[in-house]
Amino acid sequence: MRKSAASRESIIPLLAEAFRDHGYEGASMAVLESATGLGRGSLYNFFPGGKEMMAEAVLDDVDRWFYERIFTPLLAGASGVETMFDGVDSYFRSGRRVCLQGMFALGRERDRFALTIRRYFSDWVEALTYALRDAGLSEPHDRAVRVVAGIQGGLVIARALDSPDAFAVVLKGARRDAGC
Amino acid sequence: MRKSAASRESIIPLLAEAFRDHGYEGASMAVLESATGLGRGSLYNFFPGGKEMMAEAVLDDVDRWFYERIFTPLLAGASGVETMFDGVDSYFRSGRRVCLQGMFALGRERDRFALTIRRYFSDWVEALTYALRDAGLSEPHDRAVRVVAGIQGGLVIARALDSPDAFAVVLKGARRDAGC
DNA sequence: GTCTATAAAGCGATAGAC
DNA sequence: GTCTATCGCTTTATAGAC
Repeated sequence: MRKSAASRESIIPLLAEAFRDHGYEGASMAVLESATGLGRGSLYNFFPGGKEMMAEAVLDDVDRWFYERIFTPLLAGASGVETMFDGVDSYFRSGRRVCLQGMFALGRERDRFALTIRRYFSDWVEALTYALRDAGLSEPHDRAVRVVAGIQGGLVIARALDSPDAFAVVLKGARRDAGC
Repeated sequence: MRKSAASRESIIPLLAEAFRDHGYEGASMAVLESATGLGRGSLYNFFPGGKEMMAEAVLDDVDRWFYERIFTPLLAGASGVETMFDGVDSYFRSGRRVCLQGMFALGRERDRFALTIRRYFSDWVEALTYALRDAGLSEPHDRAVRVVAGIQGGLVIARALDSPDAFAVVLKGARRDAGC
């Protein structure tokens, strides 16, 4: 029986999980095939640019999610801060899921995806800065940088120690720093 | 002219820089050869276990450095906290140098080097907890987790934004959290 | 101890049938 | 749109000369 046509949209989350689980280099075409259930030809049909184009699409998709669910609420004002923390805790599965942009930033992939990675973090810091200023907190920019860095570091240490508790501790501290 | 014999010890820092610059997978044998100036045979002579053994030796070397310069002062008491921040800022070149353990923790290498990575971070948190308790601060363990995570996240965001300033901001906040 | 040559496997990308 | 076969290249590891 012929396989029914998959949509480009529907496979992007599957590619994302594959990249998260194996890293950019570790996610070989064979891995991406089995993660999506598609053959090589199908993948290249959706993404003529190959693996790099798939990763770019995945990063864009994550970026879009954060824009809608995190950045936009932040740009609406102080109330977005709580929304952000809840959204982040949920998105990163309380520290069990890594941040692709953070992972790529530390590795060789930083050069290849520099603009996308940079935009993700600068948009985040900028939106959070706005919300913290709206909340009347002092030094909103520095606070925003600390909070975003804390979240990223929380993911690193939670994975290193294999302890989601560490992420919870960091997130609690970041909430306090952000006036929650 | 025959090349003079290199010591295993002397090439470990060169291997470390290569892994930092290219990541574990990106640091191919060809890269490691040119980073050390040695041929393949010499590298396998020093490290019969190949690339994995080289990375393990590098991680151990970093661990040893932190033990002497960071953890031991922390275990001597509250005064070690300042020593730690100065040492960390210097070691990570104010955010321009990545943490190998942190990089590996986010990637696929976490599984392969799980014990080494875990020990590095748990020793760090433990030693810092001791020093913060000695300084009379409340919730020393949670503070220690936040500080170490902040440092790691600062490295992520500094690289992502290509801005060592971000690392400085995070480090300043962590110092305050640690009572400096 | 150092080197080069090479083996064996895996990689991303492509071609072409259906 | 989907698949498989295959190309060309790179990878790690090994063998063997010096």
